[in-house]
Amino acid sequence: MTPIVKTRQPKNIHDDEEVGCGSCPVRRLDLFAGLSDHRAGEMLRGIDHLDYAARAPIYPIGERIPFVYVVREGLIKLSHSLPNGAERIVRILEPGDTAGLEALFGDPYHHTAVTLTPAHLCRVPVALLEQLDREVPDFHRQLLRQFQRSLYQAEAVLTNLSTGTAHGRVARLLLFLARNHGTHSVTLISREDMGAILGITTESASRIVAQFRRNGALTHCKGSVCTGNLSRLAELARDADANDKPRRVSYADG
Amino acid sequence: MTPIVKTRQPKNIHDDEEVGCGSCPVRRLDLFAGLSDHRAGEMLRGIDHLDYAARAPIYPIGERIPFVYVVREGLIKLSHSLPNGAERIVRILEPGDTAGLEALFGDPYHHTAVTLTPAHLCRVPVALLEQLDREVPDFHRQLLRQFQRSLYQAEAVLTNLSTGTAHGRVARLLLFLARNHGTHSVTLISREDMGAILGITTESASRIVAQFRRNGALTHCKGSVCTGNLSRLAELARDADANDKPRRVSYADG
DNA sequence: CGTTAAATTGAGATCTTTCAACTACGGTGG
DNA sequence: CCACCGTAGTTGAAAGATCTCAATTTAACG
Repeated sequence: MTPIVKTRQPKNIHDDEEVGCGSCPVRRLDLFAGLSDHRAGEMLRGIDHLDYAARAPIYPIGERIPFVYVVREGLIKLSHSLPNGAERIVRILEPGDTAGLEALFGDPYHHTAVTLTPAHLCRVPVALLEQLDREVPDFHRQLLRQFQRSLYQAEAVLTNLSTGTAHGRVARLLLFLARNHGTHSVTLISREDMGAILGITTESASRIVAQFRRNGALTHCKGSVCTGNLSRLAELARDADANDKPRRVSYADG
Repeated sequence: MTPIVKTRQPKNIHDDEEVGCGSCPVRRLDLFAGLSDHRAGEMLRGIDHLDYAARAPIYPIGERIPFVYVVREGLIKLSHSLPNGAERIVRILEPGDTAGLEALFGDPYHHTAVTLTPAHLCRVPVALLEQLDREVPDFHRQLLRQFQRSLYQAEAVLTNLSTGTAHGRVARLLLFLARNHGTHSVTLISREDMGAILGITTESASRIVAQFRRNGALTHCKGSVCTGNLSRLAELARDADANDKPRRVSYADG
């Protein structure tokens, strides 16, 4: 894939090469839709383009800076920390999603944002968004859409990833990761992150992934990349039962 | 409290008495903030005021009608139904919240909305909101706020009500119900609804409520209204352990 | 005062966590 | 190039939590 600069501190590639938002794959889908190319070019100068390694912090909860982030590449986790010190991931952002929209209201960030994979983000000043809001007729509809999108994602975490048995949750997470990938190949995230998303322990996540590997739901694992048997995973996602236990032959229904 | 008309079908009290939004307690907080009283009065004619009994349906998932609902009184549940037929509540709306904002985009409703308690709602035509959007300068900021509010609530369900032990979840739900009530008194919802919010079974919800009653976290229950020992509940919400088990005296730390 | 739905309770089955030990991997320094 | 180290991942076994299924009990309502 795209070569990613592996730094803990995000690298601002703005000056490096011309990676303006004109070429931004998410542009037409997102906040900057409806802007003429020229005017866009002008305004987009205020935007920083940042490259992050996997597991790199983007912002901590409580920070109050006037920036909204747009995900261009990679996966981002937004999490709360629980009173007992554990972490609970409340959303996973994909390309096209936005993080830190609360900055629009001058609120401090309500989550801690950290990359799950190497990622590329655009950091957009709130002032710029306000300007767009004034100049682009339909702009605030875009913002509403972004909020709605966030809302659906949060609800999806609840219904898909925090409901049902641990097996089912893991299967649904893997399907999400596969969908995100676009193919049968599934890029696994750390067991710890899985646990934090699914509301289960790291050990349980590990056990279940191992089990899926043994029973063929995941195959050909090289590093953190596996081939997913999507139909099998879908079945597990529904059922979360009929798994690899050597099914005892029942005399009753045989 | 306010006398509530107990009907399955919502009662439109628009013609009954003059319950215009001028007297609406949520008005200044919500969608209609910033509107002059006069202009408001004009526009608000399109709004229907509906009274619902407890457990009354407001709209089903998938329905596509151009209305947004504003909660004036009572609690509303927004739920998805799971593949196995079970219900998962994804949000609980309080007075001041809005339901069905997706109608703004012409989308079908993404949840099934049902009252948890007797409730009073305003049903606002989308066309009216669009008009407000054009006429009231700061209106779309109100809309953004509503979305953000929804987002926080969804995340709160995740971190407060779908995380930790079943005891902790129930305790946090009771605190929410108490907070909503404004006093020490807690109006319980059905065990089934508790289960659907907390991601536990009805039986578990019942057992835990009964246990809380026995150990004094809830007292003086009359019907579904109890007095909550808020500090005890808060402790249970944190801990979800040190409960009514006759605590064995430990020689070690005695 | 029946009738029905909701709430409660019990007991065993099942799932998940806990705690601890162990393995695999990637990088680092010699 | 290899030994060493630390982190992440894996696994086992027992404890604990929750669910399931079934039986009661209670409450609500006509």
